[in-house]
Order: sequence, then C-alpha cells, then structure tokens
Amino acid sequence: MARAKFLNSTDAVNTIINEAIPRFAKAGFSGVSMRDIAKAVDISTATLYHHFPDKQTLYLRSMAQAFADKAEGISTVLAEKGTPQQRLTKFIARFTKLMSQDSHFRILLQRELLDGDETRLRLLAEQVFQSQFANVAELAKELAPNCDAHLMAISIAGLVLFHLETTPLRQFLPGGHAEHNDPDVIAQHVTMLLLKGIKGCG
Amino acid sequence: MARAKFLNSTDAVNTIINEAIPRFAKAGFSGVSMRDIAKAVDISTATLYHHFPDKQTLYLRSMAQAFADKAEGISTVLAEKGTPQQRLTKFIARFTKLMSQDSHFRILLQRELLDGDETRLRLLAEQVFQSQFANVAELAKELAPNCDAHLMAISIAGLVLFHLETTPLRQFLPGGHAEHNDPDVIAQHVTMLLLKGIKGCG
DNA sequence: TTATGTCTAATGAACGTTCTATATATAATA
DNA sequence: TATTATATATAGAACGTTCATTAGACATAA
Repeated sequence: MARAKFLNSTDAVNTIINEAIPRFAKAGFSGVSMRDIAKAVDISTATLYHHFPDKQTLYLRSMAQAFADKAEGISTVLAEKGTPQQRLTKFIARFTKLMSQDSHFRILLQRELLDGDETRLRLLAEQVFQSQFANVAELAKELAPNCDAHLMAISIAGLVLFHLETTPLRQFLPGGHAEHNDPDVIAQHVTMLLLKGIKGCG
Repeated sequence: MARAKFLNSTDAVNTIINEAIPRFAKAGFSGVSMRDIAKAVDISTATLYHHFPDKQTLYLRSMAQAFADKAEGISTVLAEKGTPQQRLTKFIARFTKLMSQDSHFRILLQRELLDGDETRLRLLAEQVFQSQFANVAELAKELAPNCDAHLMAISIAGLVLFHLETTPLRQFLPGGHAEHNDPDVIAQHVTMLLLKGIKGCG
C-alpha cells in the first residue's frame, strides 16, 4: 500500500469516525464537509471515499459509534440494590454526569430529535435507549404503581437533559449562575423535585 | 415599479419572512437556500436580495418574528388570580398547548440551543423569555420559598418541552402511545408531577 | 426625473463525488 | 527463493452541481 498512514483499513475507518463524531456533533450533517474531515485526518478526499461510499454512510457510522459508546456506559446503572428512592437517586446522578461529561452524545441525540428520519430514530430507540428506558419505567412503577410509566420515564430523562440543553441560554436568564451547570447541582435538584415535588424543594 | 407583486416593501418583507419561518424551522439555516425561499414567494433571488442584504439577516429577522409572535401570546398567562397551585396548573396547560400548536417556535428554539451564537441566545433570552421566566420563577418561590427559582423554572419548562421534543422518538420506546402527544395529557402529567412528585402520580 | 422594485444573467466559491495513476503489501507461481 | 500477478491504500486533479451573492438593465410610480 502506498505510504501507509494506518495499520489497516479498520484502523483508518476508526480514526476517521473518531474525528468525524465531534465535528458532526458541533456543526451537524451539512455543517461539515468531506474535505474538512479528510483534512482533519490528513488524508485526501479520494482516500476518504475509498473507506466510505458517501457522506451519509460516514454520518450514520459516526452516529452509531457515538451512541454505541454510551449505550454501554448506561446499561448497568440500575442493576444495583437499594430502595427505589436510592436507586432513582443513583441513576439520576450517573445519568447527569454521563450526559454532561461527553456532550457529543447528547448533542447528536438532540440533532436526531430535530432532523432524524424514522429509520435513524428507530435505531436510536431500539439499540440505545430501549432497555435502559424500560428499566427506568419499571423503577417509576415501583415508586408509583398506577402512574403512566412511559410518561414518567420521559419526564425523568427530560429534566436532566433540558438542564444540559439550556446551558448556553441560562446565563442570560434571571438567576442564572455558573454553578447551575454543575452536574451534581442539577442531579440533586432533579432528584428532590421528582421525589418530593416543588414544595419539597424548599 | 416593475409589475409590482406586493403592495409595498413592507408587504414583501413580511411575505418573505412568513414563507421563510417554517422552512428554517424544518431544515435549519443551511438546509434552506435563498433560491428556495425566492421560489416559494415567486420572486427572483435578486429581488430577495433587494429586500434583505444577506441570508443571515433574513434568518435573524425570521427568527425574531417567530419569537415575537409567541412572546406576546405567553405574556399574560400568569397575571390571573388564584392559589399558586391553580396558577401553575393554568400556566402549564397554556404553555403546553401553545408550544404544541405552533411547532415552528419550539423547533427554532431547539435549533438556537444547538447552534445559536451568544448574540442570538441573548436576544432570545432577553426579548422573548426573560419576563415570563421571571414570573414562573416567582411562582416557584411562592410554592417553595427556599428553592432555587432559576433551576425550578428551567425544570418546569423542560418537562413540557422535552415531551414535545421527543414526539418523533417515543413511538419506538416501550409504552409509547399516540395519546402521549396530546397536550392535555402532557400538561396533566407535568402538573401532577410538579405538585406531588412521582409518588403523587399514582 | 428620480427612486424603487423587479428581472436575467453571471460570478466565484464550496461542495460531493469520481477518474486516473501509483506505490505497496500479499499471494500465487516458477 | 525469485518472480509475477492481484488487491489495497493512497493522492492529485478534475467534474458537475449548488450555493450566496452581484452587476446591469428595465419598467413603473412619485
């Protein structure tokens, strides 16, 4: 092979995807050109096209990789013992930390919610969220046997994610402080709100 | 003027913006071309450029218009009398209905949270959300005097908005039903959760 | 006459993609 | 082992398209 840059094709593909993920997260599908990605990996666009048939495929593979990385990390959080309250508290703490640590995953998720077609959303739901979502829903059932577990699981995730989503905006809203972006602060607030309602928060 | 298509420049500008808003909401800034917009209004791109100096300006004006439309609608919801609980219930019901009725506003908001620069986010915060956000925060203070009103106001908005955001995804998640997209169902769930916590939901 | 609204046509840049060539590794063969 | 053939990884250059934007002309209202 000509002046090999990578160990093999798999290495090349992984390197490309790892460079592509943060770029797609930051700028979206149409905000990143194949030339940009090629330049970032220091290969020609022709070489990039040797490894991926087209941009859409590269995007899908990047998305799948970003999601696969995280799906693994979330999967064992709820398996531990404890009262439902304890397990909820622990889940929220870990989920918040996970989502704020690596923003690529969260931002790609938001982009998919905005622009994803049915195929990509189904993939996302079934291969990334489904099992963990079911666990959270089950936990909700333990805490409130007659509640709508689906609605409740969405609410739990939404509380955490919306605080992270609004990070760039909240500094301009009344009472906004940097500490409101601290995952621990968010997690504690969300946990309290879920377990006790507004009145229980002070 | 040559074969006048509009009553005057203001009419032209408004017509263009009204065509642009849903397009920018659906496809984002880079997903809509000036050609597309010109075609939609049945004018040439040159004419479009006669009314707007560049694409960025057209986008900003469209955004500002979409936001101004809604800011008005939200502004008087909390002025009414009643117990804090009653006012919260009413606010959530109206906010949910408003946000689900016209999705352009909500989607543009989501896009700004993803891609908005500091200038646009500040504009959004100060000219659209600030006063109403303060009202919600104040209401939270009435319900829980020692709580962090900023965090609470974000949580309230987030609960509603996240349910709407996840509309295209929830059908693929366990327990998802069409009725979960009903604004009344969402509002009732959110209100209950806020006032009573998870346990109060069943 | 002058300012305004409109058009056709063009410009230059960026983009996704492909053509063609070449250097290297691997496998088959003598 | 030495030689040849094949497949793979790479790059330079170009193609065709679309894009934002502009130049210049023309028509009409004031």
